[in-house]
Amino acid sequence: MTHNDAPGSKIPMVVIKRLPVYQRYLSELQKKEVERISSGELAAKIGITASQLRHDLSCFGNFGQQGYGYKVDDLLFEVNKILGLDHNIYMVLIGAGNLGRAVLSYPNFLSRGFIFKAAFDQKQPPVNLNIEGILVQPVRELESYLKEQLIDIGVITTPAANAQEIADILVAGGVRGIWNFAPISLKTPENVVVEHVHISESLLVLSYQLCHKGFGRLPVSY
Amino acid sequence: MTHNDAPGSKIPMVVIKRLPVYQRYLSELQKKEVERISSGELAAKIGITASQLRHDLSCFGNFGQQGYGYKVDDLLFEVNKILGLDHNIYMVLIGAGNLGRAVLSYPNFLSRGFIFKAAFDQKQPPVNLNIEGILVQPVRELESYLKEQLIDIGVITTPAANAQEIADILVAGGVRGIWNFAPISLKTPENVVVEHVHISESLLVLSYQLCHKGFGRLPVSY
DNA sequence: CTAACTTTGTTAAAAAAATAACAATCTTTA
DNA sequence: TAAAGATTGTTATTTTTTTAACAAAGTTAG
Repeated sequence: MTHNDAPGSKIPMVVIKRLPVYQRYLSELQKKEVERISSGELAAKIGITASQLRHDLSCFGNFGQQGYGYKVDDLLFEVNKILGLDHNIYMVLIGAGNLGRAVLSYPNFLSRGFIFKAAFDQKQPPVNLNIEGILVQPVRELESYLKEQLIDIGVITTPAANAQEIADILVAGGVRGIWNFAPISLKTPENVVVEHVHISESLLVLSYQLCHKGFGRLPVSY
Repeated sequence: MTHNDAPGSKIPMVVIKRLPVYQRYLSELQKKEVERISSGELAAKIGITASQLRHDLSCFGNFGQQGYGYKVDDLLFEVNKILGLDHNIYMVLIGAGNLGRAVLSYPNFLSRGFIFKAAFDQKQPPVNLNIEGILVQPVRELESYLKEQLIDIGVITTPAANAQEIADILVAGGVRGIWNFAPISLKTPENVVVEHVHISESLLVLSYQLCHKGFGRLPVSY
């Protein structure tokens, strides 16, 4: 047992970014009621090497059994715990346009412990406008709302022009993380974690690949 | 001049994934009418090393001038060309729900040459339903539409249950790339490029970081 | 025009990540 | 219960990626 959970120890970001992938495949297996899986089988499904999978997991602990593999339920439980999905995470969303509604109605949030407590929009929303069971309130209520409720993550789906202002309110209101869909870099204190979703980046990568096909093999090494 | 544009040469995927970032910052500079920039300045803005920026660019050519730096216009032009943004890319979207509408109305697509030619939805759309100037047609028209129009990329924003069926129609209709937002792995021939957008992955990374804050420093190395 | 700067592209070195190898040990089968 | 087989966790090796260093070449200022 040499896994890295000591204070100050560093887990590489490349490893952390693969955890959600493991979580997804394990959830699928659990849904199919598969009981056990070996690193070789799971890695093949994901499209990586068994070595990498075992190496990644060993950053966090020893979850397998020699000669047997991993119990799907147990490994998923552990991965969920690592990702912080073993307890509820409360969120608010600001910007109830198309994108905001899409995020609010994204499936599999609830089942993973992400709970939208409220949604806000700039325009005075129609009285009792409900999206996916969430009441949409005018954004001027956000500040006072955050004083009363403990919210972990603020989700910004407003136009870029309003995003910084919203971020400031969220930070002042005590959120610890911001999931930002607005195409603008937010300025926040160091203790607030921001994840910026750049949807179009993958479209440009797709464009690149289309553009550079046909030279024998793809000029891409993964 | 030793850059890599020979047939069969391989550009690392990590490099390709940074190109959209360069594109974005360069676009911003151009909008601000900045004429020239050095690798040091640009790298600082982006948050990488100058060395890495120059190294990445050198995969594709020599775009700078010693003692001067890069002309913003020229470098953006070159990066756009590398990404295939120097000509129009025609797209159709299937699934005109909240997510589909959000994608259709995403800003900066047109300016980069991405053009939605049509949108389709499972349900019989209201007569002449227009979203962002795009007529939404019933999805049974998709197959015949693709026979008449040359479409590069199909964008799937349907529920997971319909995604594979749509992908099959797109492939049969001759699209070369699929931008898939449905949470399901698509089976496609090798010559069709698929980019799968896993929106929630970055939320899980955010959750991880929130969960592991406070041990002195973040247990994350970037 | 010259000399002092600046900045690139490239090569070399260092660091990080992925893969391979294998002892340890658990499972399965007979 | 014992032997054969399977699979992990870990260490070693290889590969990839990042960073550093620097000669070459252009710029700027006087």
